[in-house]
Amino acid sequence: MYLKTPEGFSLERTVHSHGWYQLAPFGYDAEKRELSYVFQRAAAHSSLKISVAGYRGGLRLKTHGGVASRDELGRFAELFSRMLSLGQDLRGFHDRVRLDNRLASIALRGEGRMLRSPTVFEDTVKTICTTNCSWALTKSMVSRLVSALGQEDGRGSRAFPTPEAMASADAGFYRDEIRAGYRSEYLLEFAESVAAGELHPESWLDPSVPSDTIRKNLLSVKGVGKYASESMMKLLGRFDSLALDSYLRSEFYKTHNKGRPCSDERIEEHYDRFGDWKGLAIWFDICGEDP
DNA sequence: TTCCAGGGGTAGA
DNA sequence: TCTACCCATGGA
Repeated sequence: MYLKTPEGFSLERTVHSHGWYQLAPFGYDAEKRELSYVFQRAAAHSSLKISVAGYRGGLRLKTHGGVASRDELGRFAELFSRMLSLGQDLRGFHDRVRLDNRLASIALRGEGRMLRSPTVFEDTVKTICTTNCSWALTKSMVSRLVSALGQEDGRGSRAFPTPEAMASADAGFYRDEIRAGYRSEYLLEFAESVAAGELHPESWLDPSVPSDTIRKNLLSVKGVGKYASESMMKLLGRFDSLALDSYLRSEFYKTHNKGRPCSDERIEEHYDRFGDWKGLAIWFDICGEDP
């Protein structure tokens, strides 16, 4: 199965757009430049690892340890298209950065696509797991979540757990097994409301829904505050906020302020000129230099 | 031991 | 709206 990519697309740069590729069930082989992901299959109790790598100007999908019908492969290709933001129209972003001395190369290279999970549910869970802890702890929480509740593929790899699987556990499980600390009840509550059909995260991808409505929905999730909601907005293709966290702040200090701390207002001012694309500009300005 | 990580909820002003 | 305080975890 072959996946066509837009002009200037780079799998490597998209994979390294942020840290998501380090979180299970993603995998990245830097030597082969191959991104893999373990998908939950439509059939119950089944999962399958699929990888993508560059091939003749596009991407080629490969199955690992299983067989998929052409229809199912087509579905995985659609999901990869979403995960690699292939459908994102970046013309407005490139127009903005083209005139900027420091960022003009982003437009030349066609950069600006962020790696996402196949579901908004998964991105939200992972984002909650990034709050107020080290990146190492985020990785281990997500890894334990996948190991404990994800569907195994028959070769030891596991998919990301479904909302139903996550809702079937209790808060004690999240505390004792996942080691999610005070986030335990937030994770359970979110999974329960999605599994019960009270919350529809996938609808947040709908471009016709106003940003304010989506932001309000995100902030209604316990465990999602200013940073997490803004970060999620980026993963939903809306880049009009910076989603400042300790990582972006420290990178900004190093890159633009001689290593000295400054106020968030100063950082906001710096990226104001990128308008509705500022959230993307900051990522590719201070994090996207050397994949 | 304290501090801090890719913060957020809550109460009180 | 702003502030103080609390929240689990794990590495430095």
